[in-house]
Amino acid sequence: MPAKTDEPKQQPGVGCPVRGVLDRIGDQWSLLTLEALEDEKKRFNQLLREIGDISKQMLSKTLRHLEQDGFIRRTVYPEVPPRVEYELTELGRSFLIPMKALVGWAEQNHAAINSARRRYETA
Amino acid sequence: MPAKTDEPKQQPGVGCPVRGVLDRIGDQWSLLTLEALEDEKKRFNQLLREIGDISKQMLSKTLRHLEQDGFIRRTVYPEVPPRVEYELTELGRSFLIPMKALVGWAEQNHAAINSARRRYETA
DNA sequence: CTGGATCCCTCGCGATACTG
DNA sequence: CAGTATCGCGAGGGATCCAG
Repeated sequence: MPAKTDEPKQQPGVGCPVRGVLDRIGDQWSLLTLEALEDEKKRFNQLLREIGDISKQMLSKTLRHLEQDGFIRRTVYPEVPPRVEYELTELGRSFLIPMKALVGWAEQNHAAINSARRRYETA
Repeated sequence: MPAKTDEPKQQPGVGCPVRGVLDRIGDQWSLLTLEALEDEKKRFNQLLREIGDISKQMLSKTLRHLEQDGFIRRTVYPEVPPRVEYELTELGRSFLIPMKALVGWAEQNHAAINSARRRYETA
């Protein structure tokens, strides 16, 4: 290992690139936003209403992150009043596959988890 | 029924129970901790060293959460000096399956994501 | 060695007002 | 309609000390 590839802390294998991705999907809103876009392209205020408990600022930020990472595409129609639509890209759509697996697991096992939580509280 | 049914936030289906699960695994450390325990049971300070950039307090809290949710089992050996070992439960192990799928996706696509990020920065 | 308790500071995020 | 700018609070989490 001749020249120092400046690698401050990562472990080999999964350490490095995965963190960046999981940190992103781990935030409160990205998953919900992606799910909201699964079926059809939608507009800003439409997403705002459908997700419900998200603020404008967070939706805006989340959408920009997702766009930046290539999960969604943002299309501005030069009309008045302005219209902007968001839709999944192929990358975003492909991401939904493993994500659905995780959601499915959560749906199947949340009962066991809640039960475990109960037991813990009681003790 | 035109009157508004007060629907605060949940959607049917995935809305409710999944959030609780994903919020947990979404935090910075749970996934790393579970991965660290994948191969073998480990002790507290051992985890501390292997994960590296985690503080005692966060590791402690994460472990307690994971134990509370039934992902890991905590075993105290009544010795002196004290020894405590953590290991995955069956639930925890089953969780690793969909999670690995996600990690695999991340490994395959992080290049595309980084590329998309670059393009965005440049613009 | 395994953690709990405390201090303290950062900054994530909601609410609001404003712009194009 | 589709956002950005500003303010302000409160939780998250690191560092440190303490206990069993």
